[in-house]
This record gives sequence, C-alpha cells and structure tokens, in this order.
Amino acid sequence: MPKQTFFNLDEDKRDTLIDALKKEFSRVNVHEASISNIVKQARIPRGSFYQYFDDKEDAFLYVLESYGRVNKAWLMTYLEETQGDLFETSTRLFRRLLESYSSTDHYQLFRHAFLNMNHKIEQAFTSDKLKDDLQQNMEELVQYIDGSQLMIETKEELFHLLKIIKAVTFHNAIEVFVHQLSIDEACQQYQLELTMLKRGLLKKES
Amino acid sequence: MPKQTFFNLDEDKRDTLIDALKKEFSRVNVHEASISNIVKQARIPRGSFYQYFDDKEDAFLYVLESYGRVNKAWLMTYLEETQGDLFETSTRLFRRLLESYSSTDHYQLFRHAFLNMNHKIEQAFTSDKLKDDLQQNMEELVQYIDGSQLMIETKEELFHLLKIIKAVTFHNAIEVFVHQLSIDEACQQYQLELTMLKRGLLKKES
DNA sequence: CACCAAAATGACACAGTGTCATTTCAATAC
DNA sequence: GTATTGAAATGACACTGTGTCATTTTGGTG
Repeated sequence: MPKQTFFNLDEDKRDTLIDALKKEFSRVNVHEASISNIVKQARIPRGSFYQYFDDKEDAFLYVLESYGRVNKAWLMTYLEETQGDLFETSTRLFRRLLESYSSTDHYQLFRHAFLNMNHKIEQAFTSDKLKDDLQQNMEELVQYIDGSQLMIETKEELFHLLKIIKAVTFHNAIEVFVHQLSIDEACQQYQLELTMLKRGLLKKES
Repeated sequence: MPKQTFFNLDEDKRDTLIDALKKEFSRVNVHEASISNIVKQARIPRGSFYQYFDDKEDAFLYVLESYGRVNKAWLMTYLEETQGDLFETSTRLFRRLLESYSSTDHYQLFRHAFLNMNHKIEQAFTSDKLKDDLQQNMEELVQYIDGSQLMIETKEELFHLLKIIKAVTFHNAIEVFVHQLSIDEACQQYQLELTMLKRGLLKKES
C-alpha cells in the first residue's frame, strides 16, 4: 500500500505520477521497469518516490489495484445481471470484458492485470468473504436458475457451475490476450463451449 | 538456450551447476534469484556462468524446460490413455499430476513450472504442430468416444471438450498450488465438476 | 615443444535501488 | 510579522548485482 504521503499529494501531482507509473509499467514488466524512468517522467526527485511507496512492487500493485476494481465490478455485475439465461449473460459479459481490456492505451498493463486477475478472482472465490456473499446471493440466484431449465438445485452445485464457467472464461480470454485470437472468434468459441456445458455430453436415451 | 559450452561440460560439473540452479530458483522467484548465489553454490567463477548461459532468464528457462517435459508427457499420456471413460481417465491423471508436482524438494520451482505450464500447454493447444497431432489422433479418439455414451461427433467438438477439461483441470490445480487446497479435496471437486459437465445442465424432459 | 582455439577467470564498469542527512515548506502559535 | 515545528522534498551516495572483457589456462595437434 502506498504511504499516506501519497494520498496527501495534490491531485495534479498525483495524477502525473500515476500516469508515469502506468506508462512505465505498460512499457515493460515490473522487473524491467525502472524507478529512475518513473521519477524522470513524473518529474519528481528520486527520494520522493520512496516517500510515497515502499518500493517498485508497491507502486505496481497500487496501479494494478485500480484495474482490479474493474474485475471486482465485473464479478459483481456478473452476479447481479445473471437473470434470464445464465449462459447468455456469460457470453455478453465475456465480450464486454475483452473489449474493455482491449480498448486501452495501456495494453501491457491490462494484460498483466488480466493474468493477475486469475489469482485475484481465485482468491475471491476461495475467500470466506465472497463465499458469504455468495451464500447470500445464492438463495435468489437459485430461484432464477431453478425457474429456468437448468438442473441446478443445491448451492454447492451452483458454486461449482460458476467455477467451471470462470475456468472456461479465463482460458478463452488467455487466447485473446496471450495468443492474439480475435475477440469475435473467442466469443464464438466461448459460446460453443458453454453450449456444450449446458447440453451435457451424455447421450440421452432416445 | 544455453550455449554449446554448457553442453560440452563434463557431466559432474554440469550436474553440480544444474543443482545450484534448481536450488536457487526454488528458493525465490527468477528475479530475486542471484547469479552470485548460483556461482558460489556451483563453485564456478562468475564469468563462466556467462560462458554457459546468456543470462539468468536463459538458465531459468533451461531448468524449467526439464519440467516442461513432464507436462508434455502428461498431455501425451492423456491423449494415449484416454480410452474407456474419458472422465475417469481425467480424474486419475489429475491426481497423478498433483502428486508428481507435490512430491519434490523443489516445490517453488514446480509451482512456477506449473503456472508456466498454462502458457506452454496453451501454446501447444494453439500451435499448428499439436493441432496436426490432434487431427491425427482425433479419428481414433472419436471412435472411442463415439463408442461410449458421449454426444461428441465432430473433431471440432472434441477439441473444445478437451479445452474445457483443460480449463477445469488448470483451475483446480491452481487451488492446490496457490491456495493450498488438499489434493484429496481438489480431486473430489474436480470429479464433481466433470460430472456436471458430463451430465449437462439442461433438465431432461421427463 | 610450439602453436592454437576453446574455455576459464575475476577485476571492473555500469546500472539501478534504497537510504539518509539536510533543506524546504506550510500551518499554527504567539 | 516572526518563531516553532512536523511533514514532506531532495539529491548525493552507499550498496548490490549484472554483464563484459582482457588476460590466463587448458588440452589437443602438427
């Protein structure tokens, strides 16, 4: 966490600094990023940097955090917007996620943020806090889903369904961010895979 | 890639060096690892290190590579052993994967290798080389699966099924490696999720 | 034994981090 | 208007670690 001094900074100066951070962390990864570049860009003396942050890592995490909030928001939206068709919602949000990450100057950083997100969401998913949140939303959610044609009955199962969807989401997103798959293609694949999930793989006795 | 000099080294010396690399890269992550430590441990002069490797990264990738082969092997085994029940096979191999990664002195390194594996396998999955391999194995595989009770008919679908399984595998493995979930619990979850996938989520008209 | 290429060696230049003694600033008291 | 004081700013510098390179050693060959 940045030090109090950082938050005491007047807005202009802080913004300049944040911009410099984003620029440098977008240019290269954390370890190649140089504090010297940052302070040069932000036009602050070297010592000041350490007045604001513990170290490079600290600054990086701070910047990352701001994108982390996007993810949190995404997850929340996900839970809130999930009405009607769970799968349709997923596909829509998947596209939105990809597009929001793509339409930015700081692609590197976003990419990083995204890869990092896995850990974050993973944490969220395993943290007691979110489990509680889930528990609370569960009742409602289960209503929706029970109302549709899905075979989800217990909270346990819903939890695992979300986990599977998340896994598929993540892996398709990786293909976009790491392997340059086009968003359209990714969405198409994603949809296909969700359909398979929905339909299941066992042959119905006919 | 290490330089030729490295491969010319007599076995003893090379092994000592490799041990030193593993030790250092197990202790901390690549960026915290220090070449000074490595050469001290391996009792070679600093300059020699650069005779063998371009830099730290190069040495790291070399060591990682050796574990990478485990993954490749896993993937191959996966494709070969997949007979009878695809899902049963997956569960068995999932456990084997976790256990092989856990039972080692170089846990850090393994963890790293594993997280890295995602990229690797991802590459493999999107590389033309493996796609060709898959194409070749597909015909056979489709026979097996067609023979069982699964609704997989086209190569496309099989490809996506493998992708989904991989995604679920990876995410459960993460819970073990990053979030310290026990292997038994992970396997249990994994099995449950595969069952959901198999069964599908749409209510059958009854 | 002379010669040569490949490999070994370690001193050193260089880059980048984090510290710290000192200075500046701004708010409050008198 | 001036003194006081704590927070913040500043940049020189010590320190750590990387990669280079001129020099030495080694082992093989004519």
